[in-house]
Amino acid sequence: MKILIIEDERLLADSLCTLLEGKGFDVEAVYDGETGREYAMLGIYDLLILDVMMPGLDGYQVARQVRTARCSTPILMLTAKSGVEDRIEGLNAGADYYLTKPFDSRELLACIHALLRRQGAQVDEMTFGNTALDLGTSTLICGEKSIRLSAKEFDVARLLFQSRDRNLSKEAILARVWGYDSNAVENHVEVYVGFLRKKLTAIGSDVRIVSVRRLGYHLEVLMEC
Amino acid sequence: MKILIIEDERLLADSLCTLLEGKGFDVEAVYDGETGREYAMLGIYDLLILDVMMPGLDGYQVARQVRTARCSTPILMLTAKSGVEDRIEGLNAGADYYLTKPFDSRELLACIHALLRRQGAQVDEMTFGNTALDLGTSTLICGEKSIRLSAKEFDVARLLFQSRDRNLSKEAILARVWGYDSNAVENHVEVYVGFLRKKLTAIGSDVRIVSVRRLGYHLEVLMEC
DNA sequence: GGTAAACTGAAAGCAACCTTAAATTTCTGA
DNA sequence: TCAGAAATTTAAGGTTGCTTTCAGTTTACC
Repeated sequence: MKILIIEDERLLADSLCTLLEGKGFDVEAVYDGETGREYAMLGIYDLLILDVMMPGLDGYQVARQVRTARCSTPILMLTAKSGVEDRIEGLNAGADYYLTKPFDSRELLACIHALLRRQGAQVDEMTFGNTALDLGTSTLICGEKSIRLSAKEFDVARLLFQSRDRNLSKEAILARVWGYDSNAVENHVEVYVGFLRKKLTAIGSDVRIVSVRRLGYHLEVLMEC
Repeated sequence: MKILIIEDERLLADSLCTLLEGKGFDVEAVYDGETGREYAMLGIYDLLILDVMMPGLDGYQVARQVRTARCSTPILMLTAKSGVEDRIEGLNAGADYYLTKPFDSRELLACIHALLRRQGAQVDEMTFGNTALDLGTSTLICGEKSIRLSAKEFDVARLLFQSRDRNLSKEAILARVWGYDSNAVENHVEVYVGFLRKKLTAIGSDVRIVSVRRLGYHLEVLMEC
């Protein structure tokens, strides 16, 4: 998670860096609006923390220019200006959140998490080995390659990716995918596991669906020999 | 744009309704947390405005339960509680913005626009592949060519352009375009997807509406062979 | 080596989806 | 207000490809 801080007060910028780096973020700081705008437009950041009052290009202008350039990185605007007018101007300039100084560091972190959460809500996926199951597009993804799953294939895959390396019985899969009272038989599961295995190898995944006699299936990462 | 207000003070709820309806939003209000949670989970709203202090289920609990149910509708939390702790709790419960009463109506509108903007519901246009959906004129644009959409066609198109390559179930389209309590059937969606496909090819778009059996529809850019 | 479990491929069945066209409702301009 | 156009709904029939079935083969374990 890369965060860019645009803040001319070095002391505050530095303490923010320390705080966020301590929380595991990858942080960069710049100390004026011009530079901030240039960095922000690289589009490589997951979040911008932007001060309003800066010499030269101020925060509102930076936000407006970043948005005009169709860069949609979330912006957390941070400022001593606490007037309603200022907050409105900030939000309308393209900011996603307006936080007034002085602020509580826990509140800042909660804001950051809220913004990143929304950012990440776009793609919901489960990963195992080098492979991801995308819940939004119902596809298996491995590096460049990806392959779409049918509805039933997806249901089975989701159960397996949930259980990961823990065993999942055929009865459990039957009950949850076909329904407890359906007249589906265990061979259905076998056929669908076959489908999934084919698709996993097709995209070059290192994930294997291992069957354990009488106990069911679980995922494993293929070891190189 | 459908907004759900969850607020037990009827006076405030009603004045919010009036304000937002005046701005062209489609607003519904409910007056307790239980009902609010149920309505919110329908997943048919573009935004929730949620009061914290309510008898029974409070705003924090509603937010938490809605998020637990994997419902990602943006939440604007609105409350008289102004303490830092409260703001942190609200954000961590799943809110996207925390606004303290009393608030300026222009600030509220700025927040709403900021949240909807991030949601992907741009005010001007939404693009996918070589094609744009103009929200002002409700037309599909591809290079020189453009074609006008009817009201329902536009509603369906907007949902698809919002979801982009993520699956959108027919159920969800039905609920959000025809209303969850209408007696519309899935064939309506099929017919309208047919209309949109015809119009997309008519303007030479490289965007395809792909159907995934049992899971719904999503957009894809046609690959050259 | 025998047995039970698991796997595979091919073909049939069927639900989901698409298309079309006509009927109905809503909108629009004179 | 009314006629005509546009939009929406309804319904039937065609098509697709997911799902199921099943028989034959392979694998694992005793």
